[in-house]
Amino acid sequence: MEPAYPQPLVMVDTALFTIRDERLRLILTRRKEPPFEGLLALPGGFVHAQEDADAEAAARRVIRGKIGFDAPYLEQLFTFSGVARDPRGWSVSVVYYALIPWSLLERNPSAEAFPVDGLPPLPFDHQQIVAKAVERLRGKATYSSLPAFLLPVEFTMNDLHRIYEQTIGTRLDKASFRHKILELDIIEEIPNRFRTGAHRPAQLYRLSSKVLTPFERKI
Amino acid sequence: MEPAYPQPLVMVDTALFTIRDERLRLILTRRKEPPFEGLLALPGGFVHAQEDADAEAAARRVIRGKIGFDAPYLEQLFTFSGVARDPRGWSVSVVYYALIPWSLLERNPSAEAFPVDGLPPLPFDHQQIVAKAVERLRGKATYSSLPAFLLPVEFTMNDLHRIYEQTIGTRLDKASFRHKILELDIIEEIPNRFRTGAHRPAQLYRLSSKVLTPFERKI
DNA sequence: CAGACTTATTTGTTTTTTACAAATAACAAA
DNA sequence: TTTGTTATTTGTAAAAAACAAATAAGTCTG
Repeated sequence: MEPAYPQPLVMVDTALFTIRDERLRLILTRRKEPPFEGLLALPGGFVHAQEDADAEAAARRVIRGKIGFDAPYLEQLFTFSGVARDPRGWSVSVVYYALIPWSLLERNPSAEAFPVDGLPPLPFDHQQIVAKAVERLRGKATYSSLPAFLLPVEFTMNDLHRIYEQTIGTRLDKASFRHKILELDIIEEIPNRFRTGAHRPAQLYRLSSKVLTPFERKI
Repeated sequence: MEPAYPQPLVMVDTALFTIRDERLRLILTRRKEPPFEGLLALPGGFVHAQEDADAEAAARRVIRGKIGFDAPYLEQLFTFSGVARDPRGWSVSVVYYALIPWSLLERNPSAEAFPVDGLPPLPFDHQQIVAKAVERLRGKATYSSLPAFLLPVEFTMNDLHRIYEQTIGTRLDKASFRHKILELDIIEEIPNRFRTGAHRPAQLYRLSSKVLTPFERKI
């Protein structure tokens, strides 16, 4: 009882988030092949039965090819499908989004990061994909440890506070934020480690060892 | 630059939730064809380029075929893929979940609803799909109007309260629940309509006219 | 028809959380 | 030593939630 119907092209696309200069950004890549050769677009590729166990493995392969390593946080976003989204015809794209600290990217010249609120025009339905990815990230940021995955392993309370404000897009009370985040036990002090500057040194923190995967509770 | 690779089978599966006898249930269908002919499974089918604009349209088609009308609430859940999930080979399944009041189903003899915590063994990776669907539903129930879509258009505050408790799985304070739900403005009184019984009549409510799509704020 | 009974709805109080405002701490540079 | 600047803590007010119980509105029973 095999279907006699033609099957669509199956691909993956990725929305790779990072934060640089206090702004939430996406990594775009310049397309080397038609269609839309030369344009900036989300990194993506076909799912290959030989190389990939599944769509997530394909996404990881695409990301490794782009930035050279695995993303600290990766999650399936949504699957886009239809005949109109790709000029080559009927297609299905399983889209993943990932969070990557800028510190891991800055020495990679192929990783160009564009502010999410000032992206160039994007081909295919990538505009729509980006909108959905940003919406998901903002939504989850409110009640999880997700934003912490945009930071390097060591960070101060203020770093974390700013990252949350940027991804959520609203102001958060300093004292309350501190309270809640510590209560949730998602981060821990690094003993005797401080960031020094021209001012009072700031305690350095890291993600709590139990929290490898994001914590879903209200921030 | 067409890919020379074989493309997988692309299908949709659906997790159709309802509540009957105070229990959260899923609609299963008996498979009429191999593989797993005769077994109970999630309703599903292939995505057909000719009939469906996209995967969501295919899901709606499957649901209409199963229950005879569109589901009041439909959302994409997740896409499952791989070579092992279907004995026919490499496949991709875009899974949707839907919420349907039992009152719309009870006269449909083909709609058999099984409690989610007492399902028969399911073929393919449907066990895994169900787990993810339940998780999503429970997660969203906490901070949205989702559970209201499991009720008929007219319901009492107690109906709603019970539905929330059942989908979330925890006890909720009656007074607080009432407060919050009314504050959120997702439901409205139906003037002069009450459910009468052997006791004090209960005010009837309906989803607020603005809320056609679920409201995402903390309950 | 007067309770008794049962469910609906409201009220009050306590506890917890959050917001807002300000004080204190720790350092570097002047 | 004083000033500047950021980090961290503290205190108080306001809001939300949990808990407990009273009141309301009907039906049913004797």
